[in-house]
Order: sequence, then C-alpha cells, then structure tokens
Amino acid sequence: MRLFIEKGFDGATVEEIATAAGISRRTFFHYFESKDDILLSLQGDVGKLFAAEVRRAPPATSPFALVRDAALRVCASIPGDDMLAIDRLMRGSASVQARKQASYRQQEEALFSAIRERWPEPERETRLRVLAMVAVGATRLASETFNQEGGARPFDEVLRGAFDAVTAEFTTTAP
Amino acid sequence: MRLFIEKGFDGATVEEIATAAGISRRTFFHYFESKDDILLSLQGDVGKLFAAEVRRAPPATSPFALVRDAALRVCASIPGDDMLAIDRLMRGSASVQARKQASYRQQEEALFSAIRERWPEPERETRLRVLAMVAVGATRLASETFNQEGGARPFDEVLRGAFDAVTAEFTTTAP
DNA sequence: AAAAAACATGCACTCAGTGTAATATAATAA
DNA sequence: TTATTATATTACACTGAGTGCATGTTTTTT
Repeated sequence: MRLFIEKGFDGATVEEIATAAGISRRTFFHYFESKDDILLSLQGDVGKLFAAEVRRAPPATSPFALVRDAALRVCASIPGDDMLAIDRLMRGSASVQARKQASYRQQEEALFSAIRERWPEPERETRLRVLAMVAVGATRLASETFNQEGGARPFDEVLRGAFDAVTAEFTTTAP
Repeated sequence: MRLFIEKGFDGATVEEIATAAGISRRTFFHYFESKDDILLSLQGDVGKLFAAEVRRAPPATSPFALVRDAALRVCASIPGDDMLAIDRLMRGSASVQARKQASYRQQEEALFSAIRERWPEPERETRLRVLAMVAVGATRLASETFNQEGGARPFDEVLRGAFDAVTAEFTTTAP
C-alpha cells in the first residue's frame, strides 16, 4: 500500500513490493496470482456476503424490498474510510479498474443464485436476473457517488437514495 | 482471428499476429494499444451509437420507453452472427473479459450524458443514472442470454424480453 | 525536386508471470 | 530425539507484452 501511494500502481514493481514485504518475487506470485490481485483481494467477497444475506433474510413484501434490505445490511458492515482508500488506489490502474467491473458481474451471478432459491419458478428467471442486475447496479452507482463525493454523506444514505431512485423511476402508478 | 481460433487467445503471440498481418511487431503496437484491443475494437463503439440514438429519438411517453426503443434500434443494426463469434473469442481471455465489462460502464456513462440532455433537471440526476444503468444492464443481460442460447432466438426478441422483465418486475400496480 | 510530415521498423529494455528444480523450514512419525 | 515427509521459499531461466528511441521509408505538401 505504501509503495502504491508513493509511486503509483504501475510505478511500484512486484520486485519492490516483495522485498518490502520481506519475501522473494517468486513467493509473492505464490500468494497473489497477479499484481492486480493485491488490490482486488481488498475488495473482499462482497458477492458472497450479499448472497448469504439474501438467503438468511426473513420473508419480505417483495423480492425488490428483500434485496434492497440485504444490500443495506451488507454495506453497513463495510467501513466507509476503507472504501474511499481502496477506490483511490484502484484508480491508478486500468486493468485493476476493469477487473473490478468484472467482479460486479460475479456478484450479480452470486446474488441471482441466492434470489433464485427463494423464487424458483422458471417463468420468473428473467425477472430475477433483472432484479440481481439492478441490485448490484444500484450498489455500484451508490459507491461511485460515494467516492465521487469523497464520503460527504454516509454510504447508507447514498445507497438508500439509489434504491429509492429505482422505485421512483420504474414504479408507475397503474390504474 | 484465424490465429485466435487455431491457438486460443493466449496461444497466439503478437509476433505471430503481426507477421500474419504482414507488419512488424512494433507496428502492431502502433495500431493497437494492447493485444486485448484486437477483440475489444470489434465490439465497436456501442455506447456512442446508443447515445446518438437517444439524442435523435422523438419525444416519448417516458424516459424508459425512449431508452428501450433506442436500444432496440441500435441492436437491430448489429449482425447476430458477429455477436456470437466475437463472444466466443472473448471467452478465451480473462483480461479481455474484464475490459469488456469495463466497457459497459463507459456505455452507461455515454448513455447517461445523452439522457441528461433531455431531462436536465438536477433533481432527476440519480433517477437518470439508474435508468442508464438499467438500460445498459438489460442490454448486457440480453446479450448474455443470446450468447448462452447460441443465437436460438433473434436478438431483438431476447432484448425486448429483458426490457419487458424490467417493467414486469418494477411496475407495481398502485391503488 | 526539395522539404516536411506521417508511417514503418529494428533494437534494446523493463517488467509481469510461469515452469522447474533445488533448498530450507516446519510438521509428523518412529 | 531423530528420521521422514510434507510444505514453504527461493534462485534461475525463460516467454511474451508493452515502451522509448533512433533510423529508415514512404507520402504529401510546397
């Protein structure tokens, strides 16, 4: 982390990082598949947390409400300062940035599986895929806003705002 | 393309690709920033097409309908066979896959800008970000399904199904 | 035809990532 | 404790992506 802050992501070589950590270059690659993984591993397995939360959630008024509340609970457990710091470092590398986006797709997949267990009717599949996409997407939008604002508002609030915007934009009052 | 099919993405070296194309390795990197870009450039600038379509679209009943119809028009112009072929090649490399996901974020950004021009009210910003996210997300889900199915149904149909699922999942009948 | 701009290439270099084999360290059985 | 056996660490050598720089080769422009 110190090296990344001092020299940037590309500026710090694996050699330097390994030496600073008191191990050899080769041993570094025994613990991390790539240099990117240093930052990616910090992100943690949000997808699995999210899915687990959905599985243990009580019956809800709607799938959307259940997923929204699960998202709020998961994110309540993540310190905002860490989010800001990790995000700042990740901006340093395009390939890290790309893999981060790719990780959202995995989260979506994990979340979909969990949702699917609760509503297994085949004809609902597409709708539930959409739900998972929206949930992960809203969470991503919230974290983008949160980082953009530099943590001005608490993450919970921003996240709730994102989910509320979904409701507001798509819930048309039918006759 | 031939080399990628024969030897896989990682199996084909830039050296070989350049030679097969009748140029030098160094010249290759004059045209492509990276090996990944060979496949990524095939994807084309879908985001810009999408945004342009939104800009030229006639007034619509709702932002959602406008964006949905724009998506349908853009995708009508893309040959399904190409989509399948490109997708098959892209599966060969994790880093290409990652950059592809990252490109969806850029599409979202471009789309958001275009939508924003039509509804510039500041208080709508979050809702329109959500709309762009959902539109790009639905398009992505549709193309995932389309590729999964190997092109069994026409892309238009799958895409329409994805947007319909959004409506179905979120349009609750209020009293 | 001469000058300038754009394109192509060769060369040398850095660095990420991998396979392999040797060596050290820790864990376990005797 | 000692011998044995995993397991962790390392050195070494190699491939291949990507870059900077200098030089050569076309096109354009004047």
